[in-house]
Amino acid sequence: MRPSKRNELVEKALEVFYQNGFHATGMDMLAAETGISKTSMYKHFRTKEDLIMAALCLRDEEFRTWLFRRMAQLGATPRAQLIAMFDALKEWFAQKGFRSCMFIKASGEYPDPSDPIYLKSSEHKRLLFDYIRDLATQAGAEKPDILARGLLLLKEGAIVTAHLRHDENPAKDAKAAAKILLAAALGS
Amino acid sequence: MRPSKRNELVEKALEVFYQNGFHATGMDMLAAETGISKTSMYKHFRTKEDLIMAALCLRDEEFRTWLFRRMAQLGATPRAQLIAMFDALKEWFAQKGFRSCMFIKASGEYPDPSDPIYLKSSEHKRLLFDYIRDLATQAGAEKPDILARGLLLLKEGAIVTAHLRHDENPAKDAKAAAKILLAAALGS
DNA sequence: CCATAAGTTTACTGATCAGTAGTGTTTATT
DNA sequence: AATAAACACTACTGATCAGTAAACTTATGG
Repeated sequence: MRPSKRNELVEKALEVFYQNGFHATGMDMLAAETGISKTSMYKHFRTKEDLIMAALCLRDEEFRTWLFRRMAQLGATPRAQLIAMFDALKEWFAQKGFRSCMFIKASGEYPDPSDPIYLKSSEHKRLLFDYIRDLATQAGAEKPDILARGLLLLKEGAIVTAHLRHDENPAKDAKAAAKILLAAALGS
Repeated sequence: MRPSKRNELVEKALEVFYQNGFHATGMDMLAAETGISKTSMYKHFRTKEDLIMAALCLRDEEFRTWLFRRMAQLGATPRAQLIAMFDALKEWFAQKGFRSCMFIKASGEYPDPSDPIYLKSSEHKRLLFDYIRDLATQAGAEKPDILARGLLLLKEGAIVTAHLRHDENPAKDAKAAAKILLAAALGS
């Protein structure tokens, strides 16, 4: 499979898994959606799980790249970037295909803690934490871990709530709460 | 089906759906787990979706009853009860069968906003909000809606994070952040 | 004790699941 | 133009999916 074809498959798989769920999406449906034959798919991904893992890896890269870049664009200082995370989230929630976090959903469908899919989801959240904690340190927090964990609780809560109410307002609420946490940690 | 048998089925379905996921759990597996024949199951639930809905309704009742009672036991004043929500969550996260929130998972597997399963999940969150907002009002908050939404963001974030890291510490982090939000809304 | 309802067993439907075999067709490289 | 890899097509496997039919057994209430 030419790299382009392979990428096309992974990108489409990512989209369909995200919109439809993992168990609910069959390989036949993916073959129909992409126009790529089942045989070709199985040439490059030994199992459905392998394809799911490839999609999750792509998503992990894409999402972190997008979020961190957007935070840097919207905020000049580390502190401003931490707040800008919630402006970026608001943009995400307002996108018409928004359906919560891919990794929250993946760990919901594959809840066994030894499952590679669960582990990848867990890793994604850890990578986000590492970055936010570094920003909290740069912002001068005395306890950057505590601050980062508090902000990320607001982030995860906003994602789940935006999905279940299908509006983007939770980002606004989370931003307001984040400002209070930041003021408490860094002084106003 | 005698009510006891019917309840037995719904309770077992609730447990297995929660642990295993919805699409991943077949009706045959439920029949095997409960010892109740498939025919009998379909006598009382026309479809799998009907059974899922019954399980979700039971969960909604049980969870809200448990949470609100535990908050009342652990907190004397409305303000103390709001903080006690996170102590109750910590107990929940530490239970060995804990696997995130049933309704977050349900809405992940049935993301269509017109699906009854999605709607029930949405309703559950709304009922929680109503109760927390009332407590915030009783606690004397100027903007009880804002306070309630902030606290619930922390709650949802803690649930998701506790699941993806499989430990109960997020409850502690959420409680610390909640105290800050409460102090900002009500004065320390 | 009898009638009725509740529940069981077995076997089935047609659809879909993940994954594979074998054969043909396109495409890029040389 | 020749060759080889990448790809598609059709058809298949055995398992499992949701849901049903028909006959049998058990328990309950009058």
